[in-house]
Parts: sequence; structure tokens; C-alpha cells
Amino acid sequence: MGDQLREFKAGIFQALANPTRVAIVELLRDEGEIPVARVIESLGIEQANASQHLAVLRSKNIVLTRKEGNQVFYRLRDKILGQILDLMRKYFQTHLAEVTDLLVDLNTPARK
Amino acid sequence: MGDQLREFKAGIFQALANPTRVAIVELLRDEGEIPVARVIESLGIEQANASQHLAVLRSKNIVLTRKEGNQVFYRLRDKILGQILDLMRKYFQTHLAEVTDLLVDLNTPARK
DNA sequence: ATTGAAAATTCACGACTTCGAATATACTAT
DNA sequence: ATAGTATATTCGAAGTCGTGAATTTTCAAT
Repeated sequence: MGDQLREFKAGIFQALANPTRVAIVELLRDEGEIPVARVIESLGIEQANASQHLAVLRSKNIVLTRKEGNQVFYRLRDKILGQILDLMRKYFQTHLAEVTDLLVDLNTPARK
Repeated sequence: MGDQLREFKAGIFQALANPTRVAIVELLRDEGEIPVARVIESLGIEQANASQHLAVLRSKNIVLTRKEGNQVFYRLRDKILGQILDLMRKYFQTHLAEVTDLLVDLNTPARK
């Protein structure tokens, strides 16, 4: 059972192991429920590509969908996943200097 | 902008996107600093395999090492990573029923 | 210098991932 | 029925990953 739990965790991590999917999850975390078109537009990716990534997130039950007429709206299933990404950002900020000495943060407003 | 951050996050997730590496990280979280031999013994994996997975975790700076004579001791670099795994367990518990369905699917040979 | 133990690296191969292009499905409106 | 828009799926090529076997490096003790 511990084995299966680890498989499960690894599966979720695998679903997040792609920058585009991270971006999608963050977008959903920030904007709530949005149609696919908005994902495509926000991230500037191909339609098929968006659909494929969304399919990965669906297959791991990371997102939920709702159909409304022509469109499909996506949302995060559980805000825990947003929290995990937040922790990740914290981790990144803590160790950024060590990982890449050069890249001083243009990224985030100085608040530390 | 957040592109680099997302690459970084995705990289960490990728490093965790494997059950054996999840097991290693959990082992380090629970036992603190341990030599490679203990990893091999605890998880019952090949020596080379352990080394390879440890190399992945090293390459992402997830673990730190200390040499002591013959042996190399590994430890988690940041307890945030343990926290992330804890959040994951919480997520797992929240959605247990659906997760078990997922696990059944995972064990089904032909998946599509 | 030689041995032996611990750990890391290399190799080869099959499995999986990612992408865009093409195609298919689903729904709405006429 | 036809056309148009939104989303999903399939396909094939290039690349990446995971594994055990074999090899190499590192270090301590003789």
C-alpha cells in the first residue's frame, strides 16, 4: 500500500513535471474557472497542445471540467495543489542564489 | 518572467516523478542523514539503480551529501520538500475513494 | 602497491513524453 | 442539412527516462 501511495504521488508529480502544465495549474489557481480558449490565449500555445496537457491533468484528476454550450471550463480540483506550487516558489526563492548565482530576481517584488 | 520559475518547479516535480525517488525522499525525511547502503537496503533496489536515482536528486539539488571515509551520507536539502510530500499525503487522504479507482487503473495492464 | 568495500558512471534497449499537423467530435446557429 | 467554433484525439518523429549489467572511481586498510 505504501508502494501504491508512492506511485500515486509520483503520478501527480509527473503530471506537474512540465512547465506548460505548471503554468496551466497556476493559471487555474489564479483565475479560478476558465475555458480552454483562455488557457490557449494566456499561454500562447497551440490548441492541440493545450488539449493534450489538459488531458494529462484530467487523467490524474488534478482538474475538473464543466461544459457550457460550446466551451469546456476547467478548474483546479483541490487548492492543495496550488499550495504545493506556493511551497515550491518559496523553495525556489530560498535557494535561487545557490542554484543560479547570476539570475537576480526580476521575477518577484522584493518582499523578504 | 515566471518562465524560469516554472522550469525550475517542473524540474523538481520531474525529479519526484518516480516512485523510487519519492521513497528515497521520504526515507531521508524520516531518517535524516543516511548512507547509500541504507537506501539500498531499505528499498531493496540495485546499487546502480540507487546511485542513478540519487544522481537525479543531486542534479536538482534536492539532496546534499557528506563523505565519511568509505561512505557517502545523503540528506534532504530543505524540509520544504518533506512538507510537499506531507501535503501530497493530505491530498491523497482527501480524495482517497477516487484515488483507489486510479490505482486500480494503474494496475490494469492495457491502459489507454 | 594490492585488496576490498562503497558509490558513481557508462552502456544499451525498451518504454514513455512532447510537439505540431491532421483529423475527429461536440455543440450552436442558420 | 450546412457551416462555424470549441475542444479532443490520433499519428509520427525526435527526444527523454528507467533499468540491470558491466565498468570505473574513491577511499581505507594492509
